[in-house]
Amino acid sequence: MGLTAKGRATRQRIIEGAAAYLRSDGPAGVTLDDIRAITGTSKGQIFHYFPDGKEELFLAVARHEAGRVLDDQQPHLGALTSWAAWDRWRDSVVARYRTQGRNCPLGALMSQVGSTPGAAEVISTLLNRWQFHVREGIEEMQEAGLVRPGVDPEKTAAAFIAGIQGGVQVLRSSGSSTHLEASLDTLLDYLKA
Amino acid sequence: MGLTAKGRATRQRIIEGAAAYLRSDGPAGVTLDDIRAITGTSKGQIFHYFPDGKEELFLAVARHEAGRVLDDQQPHLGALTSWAAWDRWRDSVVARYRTQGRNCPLGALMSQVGSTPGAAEVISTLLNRWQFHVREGIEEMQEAGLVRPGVDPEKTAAAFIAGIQGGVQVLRSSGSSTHLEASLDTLLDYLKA
DNA sequence: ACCACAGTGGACCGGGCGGTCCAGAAAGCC
DNA sequence: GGCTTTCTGGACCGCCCGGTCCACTGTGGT
Repeated sequence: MGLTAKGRATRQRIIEGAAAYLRSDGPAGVTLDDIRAITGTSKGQIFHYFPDGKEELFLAVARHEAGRVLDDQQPHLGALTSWAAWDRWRDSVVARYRTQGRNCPLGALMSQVGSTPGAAEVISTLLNRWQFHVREGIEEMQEAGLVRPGVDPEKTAAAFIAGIQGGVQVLRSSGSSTHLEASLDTLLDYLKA
Repeated sequence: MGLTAKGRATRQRIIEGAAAYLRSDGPAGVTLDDIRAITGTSKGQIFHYFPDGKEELFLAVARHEAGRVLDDQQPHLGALTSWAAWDRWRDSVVARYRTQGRNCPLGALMSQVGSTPGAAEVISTLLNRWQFHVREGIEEMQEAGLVRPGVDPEKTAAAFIAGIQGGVQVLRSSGSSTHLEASLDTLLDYLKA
């Protein structure tokens, strides 16, 4: 029922090993056997720690990766209180996805786990949090009088999220970050206008 | 070597049957057997018309679907010469993807065929054509003096493409079209400013 | 009428992979 | 030190699914 310290360590090793594997290359299909080999574990252990098998494991990895997405944008994302901060944030997003290149851990995960309710929940939680920070940033800029009042913070934040998502998607299939940058720059222009 | 009329008809039936199936529901995995059953054909025929098997067939279906994407936005997309036309275009995009809902034929296809060069080419061709039309529209509006000269047509068109892609992706996983609409509306605001 | 080749059906194969099972090795607990 | 519970290893199973093969049936050309 409960997990010992050793058990927790192993469980964590599996998750992080799988995450690292996903980040390294983008093999269309990741199998439990791959993960087993990479983490130096056995089938028995995988099903011991993730009784519901593949889906449960992948969801755990997805949650782990979802955390990284926002962490990688900190501290900029949490304090969008000046144009300089916005620019730094923009750069960190572009840099992050440019180094990630064609390998999108979350995307790979999602395309395998399919559209289960659990997967949708992980994605929507991430996107909500992300959008929340952007919206906060816009509101603060408005309060400081740096963004004209006509801008709808919620809607514009949603546009940012969509633009980033789409930009990353194009980056994944074409290898070029132009769309991601164009999207961010255009929306920043819109805010600054 | 050559195909008779009957042969061409069967080949087409396979492609269109598969496309219709993809459009109807979004079964994470589409198998050759599914397609065989739905199109009322046999394994022999599938491999007769698509010797390279699954990948060749899926790519053919993807090309077929990619054509539809732009067709569905016509005639609006081809003549973005007034604000009314832009608004109609916006509405047609939103309507199209709202009815499509969570089932993205192209997305499903791509997640299965993986990141082969062929798949990348289909996507980038589609996106290029799409972006071309948007850019043309912006340029025409600029020439007519309806959009301020400061706007970079290429970059803004790229932002539109990214925004739409991202909006559709959010729609696919959340079922809501708010992000797609927010993205289009914000960018339209940007143009009109 | 014949023949070559396109079209069709479906049995069959083999590998991959998620999942099961159980036996044995640690590790807590009294 | 014994007992229970957790942890670990890996053999094994069974299905799914892409792909092969071959025999049969049109069909069109001369």
